[in-house]
Amino acid sequence: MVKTELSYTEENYLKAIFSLSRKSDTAVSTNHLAEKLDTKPSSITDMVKKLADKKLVDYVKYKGVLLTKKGKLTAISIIRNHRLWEVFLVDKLDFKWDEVHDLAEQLEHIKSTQLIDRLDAFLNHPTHDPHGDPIPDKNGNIELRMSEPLANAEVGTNSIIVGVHDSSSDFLKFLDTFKIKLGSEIKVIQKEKFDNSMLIEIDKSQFSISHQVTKNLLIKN
Amino acid sequence: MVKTELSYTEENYLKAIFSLSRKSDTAVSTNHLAEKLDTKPSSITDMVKKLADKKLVDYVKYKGVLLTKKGKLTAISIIRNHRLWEVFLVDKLDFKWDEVHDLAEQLEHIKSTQLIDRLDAFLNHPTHDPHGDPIPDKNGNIELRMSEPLANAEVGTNSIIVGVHDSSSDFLKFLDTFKIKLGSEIKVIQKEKFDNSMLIEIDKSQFSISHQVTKNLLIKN
DNA sequence: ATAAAAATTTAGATTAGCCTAAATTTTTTA
DNA sequence: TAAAAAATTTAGGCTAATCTAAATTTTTAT
Repeated sequence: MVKTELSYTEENYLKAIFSLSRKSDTAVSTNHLAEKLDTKPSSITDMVKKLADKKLVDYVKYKGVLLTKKGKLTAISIIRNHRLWEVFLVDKLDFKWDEVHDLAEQLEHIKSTQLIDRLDAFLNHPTHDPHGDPIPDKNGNIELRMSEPLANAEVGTNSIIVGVHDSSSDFLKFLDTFKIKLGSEIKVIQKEKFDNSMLIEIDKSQFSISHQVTKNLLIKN
Repeated sequence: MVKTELSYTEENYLKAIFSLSRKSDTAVSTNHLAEKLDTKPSSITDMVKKLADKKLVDYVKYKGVLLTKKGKLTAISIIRNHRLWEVFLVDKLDFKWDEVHDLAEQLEHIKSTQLIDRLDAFLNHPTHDPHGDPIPDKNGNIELRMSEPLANAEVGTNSIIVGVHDSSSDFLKFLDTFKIKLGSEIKVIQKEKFDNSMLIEIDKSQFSISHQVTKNLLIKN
């Protein structure tokens, strides 16, 4: 096994392919990747060929790309780095949950398994990052979440907020202003047919949230 | 003032120029830089021109290069990052002092003054890194060390070890095996004329160390 | 003070990652 | 199912950072 040092760019491609194939569970298209990575489709084609040479992806011309076992393990390891650094930033350096993504995006590429293992221990082996996303273990095992969007919940159900689908700073700040946090108990009081908004109750106070919001809040019963 | 995002490479050039000009206090030569950065002189010429365009260095063809005020502040800020990360790695993640250099070399390039300020606070505003090197403050002020090489000490003097000149892993491991640490009290018992070795006493035990070692141990009285 | 040696710069390539424009393949639609 | 539209790839270029080889300048040594 050749220990191939990957560039930041290559690592970001693997992460993007991982996240897109996770969602659709089929080969990832060039255009889709281009959009995700904010580059042109032709650039994707170039890089994907390179990753295929390195046995990190399986690529069939015009058909799309999928991670190999090796590529998947690499992607998961970067995600592990990212999420552990996010925990560090929030728990130890007092960053807010909407401030850590871009920093973790840089830190995730620091190369040293020893560093990550020690960071993991220092943080007491956290299982989830500040947004509720599961942290893969060092062997690449990752919890498959049993959560679902709040949008799916029936009227009258009580659930716990366990994650967010959208980790954008704007969305997280919105949740902050309504005191919506991971772990909060949330009850569906009413669902509006015409715009799919919901009347919900958190901490004894009721208010209405849009479909855009309910789609991006993840709950567990 | 244009906020110029520098590449890792550019940052490393600035650090190298800073460290070489600190030692000699004159313009840094192309060959000298090439050796330090392990590249060819022609590459140095190219990059130095680029840094000059960005007003980070003053460069006169065939005469060498010096940092401008702006370049010096940038270099010092990277050194601050480096040394704070080293403290983190040793104090919080239990790395040994000979293991942290390469990791800090990666971490120092993470871009965020907020991150560094918070790391600084988390570490309780340390003044020196694990090798005894002073940590610049956020304004770029850096302690000028009053230390000198042990090699200069007279027979009979008692001093405290406050730093190392050479932070290579091999040298630091050597010091570990002889239980030589920062803060240790060291007494010069004897100096050998023919090879400049010294007989010294630390913690009541006496042994001899070579000139190579005494040159690289920094002391204060 | 000039010739030889050393240091430095210039010229011309190379690689990674990206781009635009044109060509090709696949998918959609009528 | 064939023409139009969409997706994808190819071809050819660009920039950053490096290299080698050749040219130039500075320094050293006689």
